[in-house]
Amino acid sequence: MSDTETRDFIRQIIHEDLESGKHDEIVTRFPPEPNGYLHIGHVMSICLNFGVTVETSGRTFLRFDDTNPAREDEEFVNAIERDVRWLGFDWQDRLTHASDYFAQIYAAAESLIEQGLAYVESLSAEEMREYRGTLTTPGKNSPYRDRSVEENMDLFRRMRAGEFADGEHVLRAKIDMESPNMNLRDPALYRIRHVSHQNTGDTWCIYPMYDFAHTMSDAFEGITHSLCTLEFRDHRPLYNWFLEQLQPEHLPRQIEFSRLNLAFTITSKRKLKALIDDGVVSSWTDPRMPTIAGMRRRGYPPAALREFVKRAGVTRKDKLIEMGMLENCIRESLGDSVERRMAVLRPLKVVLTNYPEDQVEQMQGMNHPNNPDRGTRSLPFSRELWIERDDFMEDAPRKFFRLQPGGDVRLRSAYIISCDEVIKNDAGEVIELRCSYDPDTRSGTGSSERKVKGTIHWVSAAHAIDAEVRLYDRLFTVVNPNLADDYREVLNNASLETVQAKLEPALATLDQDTTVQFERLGYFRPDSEDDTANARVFNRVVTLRDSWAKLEKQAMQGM
RNA sequence: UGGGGCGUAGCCAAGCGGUAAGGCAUCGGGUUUUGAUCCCGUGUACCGCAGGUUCGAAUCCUGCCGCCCCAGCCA
Repeated sequence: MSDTETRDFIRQIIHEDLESGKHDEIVTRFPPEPNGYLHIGHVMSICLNFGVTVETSGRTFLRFDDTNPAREDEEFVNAIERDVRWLGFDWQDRLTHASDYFAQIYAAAESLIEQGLAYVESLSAEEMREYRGTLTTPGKNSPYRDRSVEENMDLFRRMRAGEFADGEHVLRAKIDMESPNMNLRDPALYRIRHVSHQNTGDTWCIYPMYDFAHTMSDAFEGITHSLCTLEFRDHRPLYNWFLEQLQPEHLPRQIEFSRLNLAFTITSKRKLKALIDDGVVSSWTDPRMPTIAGMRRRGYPPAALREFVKRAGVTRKDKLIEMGMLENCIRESLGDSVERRMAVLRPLKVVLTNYPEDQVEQMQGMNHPNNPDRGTRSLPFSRELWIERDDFMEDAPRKFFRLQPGGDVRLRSAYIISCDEVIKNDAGEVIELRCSYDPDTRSGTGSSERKVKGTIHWVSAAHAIDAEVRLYDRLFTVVNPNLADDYREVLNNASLETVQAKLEPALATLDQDTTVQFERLGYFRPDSEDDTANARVFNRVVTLRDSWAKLEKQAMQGM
């Protein structure tokens, strides 16, 4: 951390606790429920929880909050572990589950009953809701609230023994049905679920609720700072109530921070799942998904994600961060590190009429323009080439400095060419350009002082390899799709465009886990699921910044 | 209409009583065989509003306004 950086409020608290001697070591936890894939919002929590302990030589637990066997699955725990590791964090031997503590949590529940602080409720769920009152009217006590300790204990043990059906009874904390804080209106502690659990099998048929299980798990693990999102602020009095009543050896402190929302995306597991179920995206790992797995497949580097959440900061204010912020982090992290290649996404044929029919020259392309030490690669050059359709305009505006009839342009790492003739089909579409090249302008020879304003990329037609390239755009058309009543109404139907591209030959053997920049286009990476050696499939990670596109857009708006 | 949280430039965000850091975006300019990168420069932010305390307030007090969260036997 440099001098100019300041600590967020949570890190301030943590450092105060270390300096005051309140704690010798910081212990945190990342507690996902294994009922879906991790997304960009979780990246924030992961980086915070693991970040503060790498910074202070503390410890962080990866703890699965598996208290609801009805909706949790092994597929998700594997995905979560992979995602956290990929992001760059290590829990070492601290992989735990709330279910590891079921016996202790159960004992804590009996202790509450003994103290007269919990009772077995026999009202139905609907009745409980009626007794609970509303936001503005107090609730009223259940007729079962004053059962004796003995009766409660007996009933609870029989709940555990499996004598009752799902929903017949529930264990509740006895706090205050008139509390303005709904969480304190005798919250449920245990419910009956005759469902087998992925870790504990059929050992239990009663499962603890989140508030109880989470607080006790924090205490058992010796968590010093239990960091969670703002919607749990109202749960804190309950969290502290458990700690006060049960007096565990370690007393964790809950601190809340605001969630991170990304513009034009959703971060709700339920809605993300709907996208999959409705066939809008292919899976949790679809490169358009804001899931960690999706972003990994798309080609976002983990360091970029870490930098992104660092820039977003940790506060208590609602955030809706611009896509540009994330994209910029990705470009920054890829720009210096990744090699350049050439690829033509929407090919237009160019024939160099003054270039010998069967000649092939090997041009040398710099692997990185800002770093000559990274060497060069051979780029075969011949009479027929592919260039980008967008790099040619028949009626070009004055500021367009690519190719146009009668105009010239530099072919990157090769020659300057001039456009002599435009060939069209019967429909009037441009299908080929007849150009001539200037032999004195070969790249790197310095034999010509000739300068042109534009440089475009190209690929030799005879040497190009074919590939599928997938171009991604945002999934939604509105800045905050979370607000839409029905997400289907705000879907971007053009979030995926697939093109058949022409690639320079060196790309045929690119490692599947290597990202490259296609010059002038953006960063690309082989798709980890669909790419094969014989049929290459690339994903566009992110485009390059494009001030020409910006000018064009402004011109359009001015019209 | 109950309780809780939050309001500093387009988006984030420092600031913790002494007279508004920084990042991203924007807009200029320079370098450039990627309209990329890189390098310079660029913001009168009525610090949500209104009062008050103070020599002095974004920072303290009071009132108001706006946004978000809470009525699962979900987490």
